[in-house]
Amino acid sequence: MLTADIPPNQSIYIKNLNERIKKEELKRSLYCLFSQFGRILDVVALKTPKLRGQAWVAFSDVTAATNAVRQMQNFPFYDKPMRIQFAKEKSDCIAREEGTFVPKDKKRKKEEKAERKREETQRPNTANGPTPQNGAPPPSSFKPSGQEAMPPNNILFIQNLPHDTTTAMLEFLFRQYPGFKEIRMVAAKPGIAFAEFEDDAKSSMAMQGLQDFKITPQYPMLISFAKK
DNA sequence: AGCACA
Repeated sequence: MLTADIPPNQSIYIKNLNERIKKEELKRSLYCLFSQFGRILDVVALKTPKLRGQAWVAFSDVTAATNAVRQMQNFPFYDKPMRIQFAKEKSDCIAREEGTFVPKDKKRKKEEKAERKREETQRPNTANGPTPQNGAPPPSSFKPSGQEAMPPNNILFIQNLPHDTTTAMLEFLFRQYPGFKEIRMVAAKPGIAFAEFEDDAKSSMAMQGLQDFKITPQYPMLISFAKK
């Protein structure tokens, strides 16, 4: 494989995507599927002849990107295994964050010294503290909780449910997705539930479809893969 | 297969 010789990057490059999926849906699904690894700054997908079937997901840190590359490698997505690598270049949205963004002049990206003077005032901001984002609206209050880096699983872990949520309500929501098997709730732990599917691919489709679904306005459900 | 920021 020659996919390993690209240095780590905050952004990942995904290819072998199903080209029949419309751009907006694709971006939405990628956003949902990959938010489990960390905060996503941007998802880029183009349908031009040269760029269809590919996408970029920009994370707020390289650890998230690294987990995504490893754990979602070959993951069946819309019936095709995703091929994931680190992106070769820094995403524009990240360059903008760092204040090093230079508008694309066809193929002129060799000069970064032109931005030298700006670095003094902009502070490149390494790994430190929550960087407030004004761009894509992240799922309300994203709770890291050590859950975001779970590898794919046929069982979903659902959090942030209203405490009076019933098994029947969740069955109603989740059984519209193919491969649904059952909902399990724990009486002693209100606000969480498990949804079991036939396999990882099926559970991931349900996760994408129902991520942030609000049973009541104050409670967007937070779905991740369950711990093994 | 294909690495951009419509």
